[in-house]
Amino acid sequence: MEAKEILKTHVAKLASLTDDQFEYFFSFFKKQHFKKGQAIISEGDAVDCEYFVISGCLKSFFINDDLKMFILQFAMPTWWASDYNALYNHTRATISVDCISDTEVLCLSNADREKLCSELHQAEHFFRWRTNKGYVAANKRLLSFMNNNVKCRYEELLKLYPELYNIVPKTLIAAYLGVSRETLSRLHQA
Amino acid sequence: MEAKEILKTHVAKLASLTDDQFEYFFSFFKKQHFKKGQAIISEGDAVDCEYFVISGCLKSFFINDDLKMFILQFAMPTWWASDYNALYNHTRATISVDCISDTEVLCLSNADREKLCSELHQAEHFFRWRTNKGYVAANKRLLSFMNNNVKCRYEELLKLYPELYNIVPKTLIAAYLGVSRETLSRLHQA
DNA sequence: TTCTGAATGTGATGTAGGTCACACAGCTAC
DNA sequence: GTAGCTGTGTGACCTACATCACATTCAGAA
Repeated sequence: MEAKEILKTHVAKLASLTDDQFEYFFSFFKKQHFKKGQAIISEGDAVDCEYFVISGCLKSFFINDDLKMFILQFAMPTWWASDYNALYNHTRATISVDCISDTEVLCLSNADREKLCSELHQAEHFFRWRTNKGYVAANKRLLSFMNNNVKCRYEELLKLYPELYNIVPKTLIAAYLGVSRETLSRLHQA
Repeated sequence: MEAKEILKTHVAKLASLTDDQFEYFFSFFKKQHFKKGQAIISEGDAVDCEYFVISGCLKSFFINDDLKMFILQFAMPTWWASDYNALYNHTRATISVDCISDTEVLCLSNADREKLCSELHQAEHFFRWRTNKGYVAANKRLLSFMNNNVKCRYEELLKLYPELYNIVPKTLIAAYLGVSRETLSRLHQA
């Protein structure tokens, strides 16, 4: 499926745009290709865009003072990624985004999103519900962190996104779960 | 300050409503009073409303199979609370909400919020940005969980919301930080 | 007053997961 | 080929936090 069709199907799930409106909506997105390992947003960057994944896989992550990496999100096709804190507050990136595999994205700038939202009521509706869903998901993950041990969280992740098991190195899955790769590896034993 | 004024000031930070529009906006909210300890949403309830706190303090929390409580959020004046998963997806509550102190809220139903959002573009704008900010905050808390030990998270919490230290029992602060009350208590020693 | 029950502190001990160290397999580059 | 790099497993040991038990303080009710 073509990028435009993928976005259209995705948007239609949350908002009602006429074909003309969607053409206008789509006109603000820029297609970009990145190679495996390539950085899209690096710590310290000015952040101007968010990215809608068409194919491939991104990760958004944080690296602490001890150089330990924590993954906030894997972004598969039809997912969005950016450093939203930096994007919304016009600050420098503290979250980085890079490519786990060769990836094709549609890029939307902050200014263009706001323009779209102010001109098209249904665009504002779409982005409200996109974030509503993200908010609920983030809170679910928070609860899972507080309530469940690593094994539960790992099984939960694999149940939600079985495709990750094959695409993503275990080291990165450990960084998403917030444990060491050694501990994740030892889960097989039990 | 009166409830209407508090909401007006709060909304004005994110959206531009004329006085007439705000009157209309406000007309959908119902004022409610609750006593300390009173439940607003209990596990298993149908969830129809979200609550804007005027005075007092709420907590939203989850209780697991071992009867351990985890606090998702303290809601102080000008904060919103509900079980958003249940509210948005029309499912039964898994998150409960109750009163830490006597509390006055403005209650908005799901249907009324959607009506407002579809009729008033600026209302949709307001709710989009409210959730955007919540989303960013939830992700910050997630990172803090992965990256920081209990002491850091406790200090972070007190720096952000110093008023909690006096209002809220330590047991509840421990439930927010995701540690036992004993461990929290022992932080004084170090 | 005395009793009761929250809220908090603190000692002893258990455990999940972290850290360090090393091994080995599979790739790619030359 | 072999050198080097990434990904993964696993043993030995360490640490942060949990759990259980008990003590203390304070507020409100009888």
